[in-house]
Amino acid sequence: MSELSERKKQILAAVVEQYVKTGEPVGSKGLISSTGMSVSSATIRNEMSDLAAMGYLEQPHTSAGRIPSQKGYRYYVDNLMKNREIDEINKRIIEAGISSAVGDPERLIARASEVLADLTKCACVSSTPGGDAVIIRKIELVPVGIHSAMLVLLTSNGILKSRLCRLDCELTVTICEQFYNIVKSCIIGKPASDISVVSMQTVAASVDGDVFAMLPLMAAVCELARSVSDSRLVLGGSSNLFSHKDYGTGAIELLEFLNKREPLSEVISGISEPLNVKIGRENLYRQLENSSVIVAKYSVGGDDSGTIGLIGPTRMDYENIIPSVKYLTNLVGRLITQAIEE
Amino acid sequence: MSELSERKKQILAAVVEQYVKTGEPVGSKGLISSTGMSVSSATIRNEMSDLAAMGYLEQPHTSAGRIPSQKGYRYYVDNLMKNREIDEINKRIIEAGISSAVGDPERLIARASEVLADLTKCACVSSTPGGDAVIIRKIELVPVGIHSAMLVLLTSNGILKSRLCRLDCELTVTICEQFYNIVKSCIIGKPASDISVVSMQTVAASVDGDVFAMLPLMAAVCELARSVSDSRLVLGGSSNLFSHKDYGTGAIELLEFLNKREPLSEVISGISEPLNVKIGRENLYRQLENSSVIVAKYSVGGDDSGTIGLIGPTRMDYENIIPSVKYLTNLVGRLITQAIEE
DNA sequence: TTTAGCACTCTTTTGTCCCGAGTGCTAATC
DNA sequence: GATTAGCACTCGGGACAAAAGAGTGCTAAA
Repeated sequence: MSELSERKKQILAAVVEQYVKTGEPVGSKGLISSTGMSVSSATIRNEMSDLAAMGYLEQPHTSAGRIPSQKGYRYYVDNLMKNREIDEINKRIIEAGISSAVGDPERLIARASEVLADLTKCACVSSTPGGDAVIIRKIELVPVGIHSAMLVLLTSNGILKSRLCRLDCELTVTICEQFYNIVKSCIIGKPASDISVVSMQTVAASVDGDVFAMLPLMAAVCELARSVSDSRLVLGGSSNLFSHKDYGTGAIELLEFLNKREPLSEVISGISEPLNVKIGRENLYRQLENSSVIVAKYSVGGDDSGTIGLIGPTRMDYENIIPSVKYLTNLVGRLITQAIEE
Repeated sequence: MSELSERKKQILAAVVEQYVKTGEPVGSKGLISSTGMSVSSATIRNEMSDLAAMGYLEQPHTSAGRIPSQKGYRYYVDNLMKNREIDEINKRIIEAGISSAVGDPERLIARASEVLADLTKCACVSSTPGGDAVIIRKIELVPVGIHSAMLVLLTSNGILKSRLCRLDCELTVTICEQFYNIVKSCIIGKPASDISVVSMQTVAASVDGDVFAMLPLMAAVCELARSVSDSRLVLGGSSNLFSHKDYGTGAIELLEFLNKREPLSEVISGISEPLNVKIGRENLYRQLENSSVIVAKYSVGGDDSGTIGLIGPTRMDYENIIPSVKYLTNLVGRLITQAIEE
């Protein structure tokens, strides 16, 4: 695979780096002045011409400089990138950014997404920990008035959801007890995705008690359970996309794409390596043809649990961004592991 | 003030409405064909010329049609708009959109903002109920493991905040009791904005008990209290701004402005009427010179409590948007009042 | 194998011209 | 006195051409 001569590699790397920095196609002369190579522009031209023929570079038009092709980016990411450690400054920024949310997994992921998006000027899509098999761990009902109560639901992965609930009739001690009975026997320990209004009703029907009174509570529990599964995806910094001139008006289309949940979850799931880079048309979706997606997994207590994904223009600063993503996912995994252990 | 002849009013209204609809400057002929007025284009030209001289219309350049000036929009909004009732369809959309969040004030505001933003294609900024005098009503501490607990905080305005909290040492019954004692004597009934780490520490110091063990809990309570005051602003649908060609690339700048919290809260606060329309440079901020801001207050239990604000291009469909905002604020006020009454 | 030199290509910019839309004015009409 | 028809005028935008600039590809020499 490594059929490229040393000098070709050096040139390819230089083209990628300069193009990433300036956004302008890079020409033979410009390349010399930026790298300080001691050959003439004609030599560079020959080499670049070779690289173009091999498919690593391409030309917007005859009389322009060269820009990396997708294959070129790919080769760069796989073989040429140096500096695989995170920058000390970025490290600090990340740590400071998430410090306020360390104890709470859901908020941690939200903060992490924002910080990473800010840092990289990309959009960040993350999934909260737990996969599809999130289990309901605890439910609390706290009366706060004659007709209303707060409901709190905690899952095995440390996600906490709460809401107020208003009853049509008075909230008596009896009703509370009945509620807890039902919860204990039919909800605790079940996967969140299994809780539906229908399943609840059949449960309620089979139990003695004031089914009618409890209906709003049951509905609220379902809604909380649903929000656990639904809100697994967190999208941060999507407005950053507008700051890249690469997208032009395409940014709007991309934003619309990101606001659809289903394809997005496909984008950041289903990777096998701990960190995966998909460049341009390597992505399954046409809407991402000018974007690169960097996805990394974090693990909680040793098991893969969720992912953090970055979406930005193909022309992104892989060299700095990849280590940041790597660092953040490790950190997040560690912190969540810590937060949910007993 | 009403120095305009009937025909001038009719023309001004027609210009505003047609320009709002098409985005193109409207000329004398086009105006005739769209209104069906039975005068010649020359007459219209004379009238439009007058209106321009009076400052109600302006010309992008000599040989273009007329567009409303800010003064023209103002006159239109104050005097010419008909149809001050909400459209039945919009009513349905709003009701359906917020139905899932009716019982929970915070989520209700969030949904309301999104629905309104969607409906109007504007950005929506709302404040959660309660003003600055939100009082802590209830705090619950529920152990979920040896070292961790969930903390739930409820305020007088029905805002519920919860998070996980991890302790450095074991969470004993004694610690729970001490915690509740402190909470009961020093936190419940206090304004959320008064709770700070410092005040907590002085409290803790004056109380017998394991101050060190309780520190994480206290910090978490502070953080929750702070998040009650901090997250009072909800911003929805900001990406809608990109769909208006009026803004062009200015949309990016506007978006950046909206992402700053402080000026934004000034924009939607400090109005005296129940519904206020600020057009273009009537706004205090330069960044809003091409935007109009519609702000309406909702009241909970008879008191002004929060506001819902819409931000969109000056060329917006005031005639439909204003009634929608009015309707939504009333509805939200009613629903929150209902949700937090005992 | 590298390099200097030069013709060539293609984009971008600038300038010019022309067309169309719409106005403003004047004189005629109701 | 208000309205209208007619017409000259203005200005922006598109089409087209020429010039400038950047960079290549090729050839021939080192």
